[in-house]
Parts: sequence; structure tokens; C-alpha cells
Amino acid sequence: MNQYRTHTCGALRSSDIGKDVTLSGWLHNRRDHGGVFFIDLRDHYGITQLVVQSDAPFFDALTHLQKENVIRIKGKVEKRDPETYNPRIDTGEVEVRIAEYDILGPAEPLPFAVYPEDEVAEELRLTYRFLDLRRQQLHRTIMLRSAVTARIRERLTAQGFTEFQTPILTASSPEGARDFLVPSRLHPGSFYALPQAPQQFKQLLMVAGFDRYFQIAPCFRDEDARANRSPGEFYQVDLEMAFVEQNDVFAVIEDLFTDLFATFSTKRVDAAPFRRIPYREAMLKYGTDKPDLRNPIVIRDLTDVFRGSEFSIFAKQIDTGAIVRALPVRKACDQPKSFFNGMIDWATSSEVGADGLAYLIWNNGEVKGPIAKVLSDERMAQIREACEITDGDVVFFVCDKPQKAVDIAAKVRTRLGELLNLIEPDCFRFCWIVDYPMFEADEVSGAISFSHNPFSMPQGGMDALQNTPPLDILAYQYDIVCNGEELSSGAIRNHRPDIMYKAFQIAGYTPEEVDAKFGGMIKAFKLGAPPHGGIAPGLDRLVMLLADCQNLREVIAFPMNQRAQDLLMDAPRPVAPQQLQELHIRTVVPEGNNNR
RNA sequence: GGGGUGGUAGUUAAGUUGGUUAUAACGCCGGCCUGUCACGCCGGAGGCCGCGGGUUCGAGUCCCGUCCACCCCGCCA
Repeated sequence: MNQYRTHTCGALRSSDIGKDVTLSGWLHNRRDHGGVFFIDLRDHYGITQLVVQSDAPFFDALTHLQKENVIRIKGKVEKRDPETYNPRIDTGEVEVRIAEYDILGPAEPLPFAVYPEDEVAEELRLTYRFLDLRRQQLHRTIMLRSAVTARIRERLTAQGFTEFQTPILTASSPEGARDFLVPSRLHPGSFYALPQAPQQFKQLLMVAGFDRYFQIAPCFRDEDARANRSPGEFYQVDLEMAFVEQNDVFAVIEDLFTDLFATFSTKRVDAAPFRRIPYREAMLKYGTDKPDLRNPIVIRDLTDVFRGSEFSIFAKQIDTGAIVRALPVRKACDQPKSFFNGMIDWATSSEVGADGLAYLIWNNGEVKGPIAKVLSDERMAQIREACEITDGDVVFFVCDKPQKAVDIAAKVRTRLGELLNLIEPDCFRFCWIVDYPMFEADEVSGAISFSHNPFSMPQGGMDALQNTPPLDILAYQYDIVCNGEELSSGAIRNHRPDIMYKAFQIAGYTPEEVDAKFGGMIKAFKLGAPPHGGIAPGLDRLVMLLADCQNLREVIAFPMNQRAQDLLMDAPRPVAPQQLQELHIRTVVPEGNNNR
């Protein structure tokens, strides 16, 4: 091929025996037996065993060469004895006898081993990310990400989507997350913002008549990190379609996800169409709008059963507005007392914040548990019926103010699923959460505000806005959830200025305020906008699921750490005073901060 | 901004109720070994125990402060 190699390190087979070859790569591993010396040579494609014996003139020098030096060797491909085949590498039936070698890229001692891939502090991995990326595990994940991205482009293009680029330097958006700002040199005191998402641009492309848009879009939000949320920047598979209803968007995503998960994972995947769960049903049954459907526990509301009951602790709380949520667990009656006590301790810890956790155990025709003797037979029968109890089942009860009870029940559901090993293994369970409420009331003031995206179309349109109590209005707003992980929100957009002004009016905005904040969009919508809608699944989270990673940084080649620093490039960092001057910027660093 | 966990050799960790010279594995350096593929064996070097202060005859260990990392809450329309 060229001066560096005739073959890659993953290429040689028995059919190449006898050939003179040139290989280049990293010195992956070495085994020195005194008279004979083995090298595993590694490149992107694989590993080839090299061998040299002590009669070679360069033997001594080569045996002192350390791992991760980049070398080139020339030699002859030889057959290995069958008993020395290495089935774990593709080239395991052959080896190359080194005739000559030279060092292409010398390596100083490493801060941590590329091989074997022992655990290393993440800070160190990030500081030397290029070494980390040499390791097989991360190397493969990044390759998977690339393959997934390519497949998405293929699949969406086949479905008639067109890929666009939208501006990176744009305007600060009035709502949502904190923006990253970029000072303008030409316009002193003014700033660009990096886009939190190309939301407005993609809608404008629909107004422009492009019909089906997509983009592997970089998004920037200046918010704090989580294990499944990068600080600063992340990527969305952003798409938008004109003249569509909700189900059209679902069909595109179901096709895409079914294909991606079948192609890149061996786990079982739900068949399309994915289950649709109305928001209110999800909040009741799972306590969250991102339910993990691998967990079989389904929550019930038993407020009415306990209202005015003999169990006065619950009855009194219900009288002051509390609700009761029940979590039936099948065949859990044999758990030891310590398990139930442990659940109570955990539930009442500050992490969860429950006042208590009641439970009943049905075992051999008897009902046991601290509250068993307090409740009448009649109520016990009602519980039994509501929770569809059969012998051996256990029910946990949470009683609290509505929002808190829902949250606690969700946590208890997750906890029980984990502790009792109820989570269905090796599968992806998808669902759409639909029928989000358009508005919500502030708990304290009662003020009406948008509960989600103000640009979603209300179900029922103008008529609903005019004639339905605001809190009862639903939106064409949806989320797709997989294994408890929110992959994306989307919506059929509100493309009608009249409906938009009305929706904003309900949320307390005057037309003037709407014009001031979203004038650009409104102007476009006044000049002939098609009905349209879309969605934007997070690429990083998608790859995370496919690669079975617990942390987003494992699917990003060059991630920032939790404090939004790039330890490899040393960003962010102070800049030269002259740069600030050109930008008309003066910094005021808080006292005690060393500016790093 | 708040809570949790952690910080000991290049790396990963152990270090007991405070008590002689702070351990081990891998890596590194030197030596031995002709068929390994986590090669094996012998020897050696390597430490601001995150940093600062305090208690004590004596601190890796106890106390206070501080810095750093990760996880969580807030935040993420």
C-alpha cells in the first residue's frame, strides 16, 4: 500500500502465509521469554502477533521497547502451530516474524495503561483522553456512535428527510435554559447566543416549504451536569415535518428506533407501534412521565378506600387533602422482616422524605403487617380487589399531599423493582407519553403558565382555548421514553398566530409581550405557515442505551467534566487582555475565585 | 447554591483501638527464561498519605477549615 503498511493489524489470515508484509501500529503488549520475544501490534483494525528470536541483531533493543510506542515492522507471515492459535483475535492463526523494525512515534512512560484496561480515575482519563480513546472499550463505543449516526442519516434520507445546517451563532432566547453567550466585536455590548436547539430555525424551514427537515444538531445549554446530561453541549437528532399529525411523527420515530435497536443491539425491543400512555395515566400508574416499563409494578390510587377508615393516620391526612397510592408487588410475601424495615427506613430518610410506609402481606390466607389488624374486613376486601391480590402478594402504601405522594410512590416503585430484582432484563421497553396538559397552575399563587412548550398546538385549537377551563386543555405534546430514560420531547406546533396570542393571553402575556419575545416567528406564521410538528431525540442518550453505558461521557469522544471543563484542552481559561479589549469586555471575578 | 461518597507510589487499592522503617498488585528499572498471548521467576527504585491549621509525647488514622473529583437535589421551556 504505502511505506507504512501493506496490511492492517487486523487483516492477516492463513491465506497470507509466506507473504512479506509491512505493518505499523502501537506496541500493545509484550512477552519476553529470553530466547524468543512476542509483540502484540495494535491498530484501529485489530491485533497481530509479532515474533523475533534472540539471533536477530536488534533483539536486545527491541525487548527493551515499551508499550504504546508506534513502530513499523517488516517481516514474513508465518503459520502458527495449531496448539498456539489464539482464537480471541482475528489474526490468531498466523504471526509475523520481524526482519526489521523502526520506531515511528516514540512513547514516554504513560500516566495509565492503555492495556490492560484497568479502572482509572475519570479525571485522569479526561486529561489524557487520546489514551483513553485508544482503549478498546471506549474506541468501540465511539465507533458505534459513528455507525449509529450514519444509519440515522441513511434511514431519514430514505424517508424523504433533508439534512440542513442552522446557525451556531444566533440570538439569545427569552425562555428555557441559560444561554451560552458570545460577545460581538462589531456591536459593542451585544451578544450572540449559542442555540439551545434549532427550534425556531427548523420551524422557519417548514414555513419555507422544505417539508421534511433533519439535522444531527449541536445544542448548547449552560446548566449543571448529570450522569445522563452533559454540561454545555449535546446532540439531538432534530427533525420536523410539514402537514403532519402526531401519528405521522410517531411512525417516523418508530421506524427509525426499531431499525436502530435491531441493528445495534441484541436486546429485545418492543415492536412498533409503541404503547401510548396519556400523561395523567402515567402519573397515576408510574408516578412519573418517564416510566420504566421493565418494572412490572403498577401503582393504584386507594384514597377512597382509606377515606374515613379505621386507620386514622391515613384518614386524617386524607381529610386535609392527602391521597393514598398503593404499590402491589406479586409474590413478595417471603421477604424477611428486615426487608420491610429497610424499606421504611429508606422511605423516611431525607433522600425520599416520606412520613412513613405502610404495607400488607397476604400469606397463606392471612393478612399480616403493622396495619393489618386496624382495617375492617370490608376495606381489606376493597384493597384486595383494587390491587388484584392473590395469595403471596404484598402491597405498599404511601399517603401524602398529591404531588409528594406521586413522587414518593415513583421512588418506591423503582426501589422495589431494583431490590426485588423485578426489572425485566435485556430488553428495551418503549412508550409514548401523550396528552400533556397545556397549562399548569402555580402551587402557591395559582397563576396559570405553560406546562411545557408554549409553541405546542392545544388539542381542540381555538375552540378549546375559548371554551375549556385552561387546566383541562391538553396539548399535542409528546415524549418518547425508553427504560425510564426520556429520549425526546416533541410536539405538533402551534402555527396559527391567533391561537398563539390566545394561548399566551391565558398564560398572562399581552400581544405586545408576545411580539417582543417571539416577533420573528409570529411574523413568519402570518405569511403562510403549514401545519407542522416534530421531535428531537437526544443522540447521546440513544447511543448510551445502545452501548449499555451508565454515563454520557462514555459515548462522547471529548466530553467535559462535571464542572464543564475540558481537561484536555484546558477550557475554559482566561484570555489575553487584548482579546477582551477588542470585545469591549471587562471581567469582574468574584473574590476568592482564582479565575480557573 | 445544597446533600452524599471519595482523595495514600506512575495506576488501582489496603492501612485495625492514634504507636517502631506506610503495605500489596500492576507499571517502571536491572537480571534469568526459546512458544507466549493477563507468560513465568529473582532483585531494585519509587510517597508533601490533596492542602492548611489544631489536639497529642506521637496523626495516613481524631478535630476544624479548605481544594479537587464523582453521584444526587436545585436547574435543564
